[in-house]
Amino acid sequence: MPGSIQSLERAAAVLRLLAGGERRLGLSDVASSLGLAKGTAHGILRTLQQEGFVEQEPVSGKYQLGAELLRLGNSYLDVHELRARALVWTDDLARSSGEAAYLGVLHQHGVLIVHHVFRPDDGRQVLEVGAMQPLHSTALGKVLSAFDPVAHNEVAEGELAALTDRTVTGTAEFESVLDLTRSRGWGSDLEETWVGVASVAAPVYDRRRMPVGAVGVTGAVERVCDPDGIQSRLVAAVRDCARAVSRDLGAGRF
Amino acid sequence: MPGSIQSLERAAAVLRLLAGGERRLGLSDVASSLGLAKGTAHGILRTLQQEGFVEQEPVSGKYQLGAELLRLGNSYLDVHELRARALVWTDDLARSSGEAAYLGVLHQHGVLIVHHVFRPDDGRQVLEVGAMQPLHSTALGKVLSAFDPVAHNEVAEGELAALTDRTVTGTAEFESVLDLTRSRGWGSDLEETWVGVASVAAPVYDRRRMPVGAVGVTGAVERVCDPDGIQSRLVAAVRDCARAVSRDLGAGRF
DNA sequence: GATGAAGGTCGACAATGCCGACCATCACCC
DNA sequence: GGGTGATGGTCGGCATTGTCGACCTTCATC
Repeated sequence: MPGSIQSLERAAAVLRLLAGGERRLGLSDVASSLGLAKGTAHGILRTLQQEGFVEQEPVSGKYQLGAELLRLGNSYLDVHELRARALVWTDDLARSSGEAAYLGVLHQHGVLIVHHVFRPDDGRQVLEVGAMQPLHSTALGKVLSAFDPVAHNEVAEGELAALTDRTVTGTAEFESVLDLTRSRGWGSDLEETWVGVASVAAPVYDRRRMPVGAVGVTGAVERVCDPDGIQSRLVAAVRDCARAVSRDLGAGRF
Repeated sequence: MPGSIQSLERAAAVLRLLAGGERRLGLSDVASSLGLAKGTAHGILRTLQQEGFVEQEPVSGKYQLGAELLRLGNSYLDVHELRARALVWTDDLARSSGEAAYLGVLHQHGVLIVHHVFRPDDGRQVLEVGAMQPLHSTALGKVLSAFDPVAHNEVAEGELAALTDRTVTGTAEFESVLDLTRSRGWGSDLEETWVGVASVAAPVYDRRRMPVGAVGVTGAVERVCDPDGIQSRLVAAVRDCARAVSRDLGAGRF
């Protein structure tokens, strides 16, 4: 791909570095991590700071991400059509299922949560919008991997890290899980990502019948499962919700 | 300020344009809006797209903000110390007051909401983290304008737009409101931003006793007010919360 | 099939941003 | 106290880099 703007690529790398690594990094850390001259790194950081993408702690001189990113990320949500259509349906899903509802899309090598409805019985819950989940172990991720070829590529290239002792880590076994997901039309996660937590998800299609995301519910395994696995009432609720959102996006009836 | 990187400034302008204006913009729109040659705008957009900051609708070729911004914005929240300290206290504030609690910081010409706890009685509520509020009409904004000199500058330079017929729009009158805010140590908004909505807020200080943000509650005027104005139990709850967060940040006792 | 406006490409030119040597400041410690 | 080795930050010469505007292709309209 010709003609990428070098300074922009580097600035993006700086932002990712600040997002991923330690909370705060000094100029020299940034420069050496990215293999840049100090002067170069400083110019990039100064400009990013001026634009609000990066903030500098006055006392220590360390750099961290800036508030403008939060504002822009929020604007992204405003524009997101899938999310807009799903708002009301995921609300219903959380209410009828009694569990937390999630809407996720493929982003890079994982699932990006773009909407999250708290479990109706309140209690302290952390909002996970903007967070990433693995493709190979969560219900949302498996659904995307099964139905979206791009996601399938991503998961095939990465490795299947064992997050709990129930995580599927063998390539062949994982493919058969995807086959099952495709054939029954929904995916599940039985303590494969977090111990004690299970989830169900189903795909959402756009007007061209392409998979564009997944909706699902997540909750404590004691509530979500019965002896045979995921409770069928939850499976039905999730699939209904996915169908409703797809219809709203113009995918027509199934 | 010497040596800002031109291409980065332009890329930031592109992102802001996409965030602020219409939902989706074409290449020519972007180029003409920013006074750039089409080729230049295309190079910037291509790189931003590659990095995930911008997405292109395949069918129409229009550009919109990308998912990476959401992810980075979320990372910003993770790093944000003030927010981390305030999480538990704002939770308590929402529970004890029965209203939605907010934590805001100064960003550019407004208040950026960095945390939002839903009103305990559920019901459909939209999360406002990442949204901006005006400095001159909201309780959070008035508190920041009163206690933070930088915010005061910002509000003095902008104009005091009338958002409802109770908004204070005169400079002298607004200054006396700020004086009142400073002298009593908290700010209020009685239907000055949204009709039927009132709010209270108090300042949060860091370990050097500098104001770094504001916490407050917002709700329907019928619930929040009594005949004399804001209910004093809410004022006390908000101020307690602000003191607690400040103490957590190391500001010491008052 | 002409027309206009869309997104996108290309190559020449020089403005631009990069590099590395250099400064200023601070903390630590002999 | 003055080395010493960090740190963040500055500056100017050089050539890499990004910019510009003409040009191409596609699509919708007339």
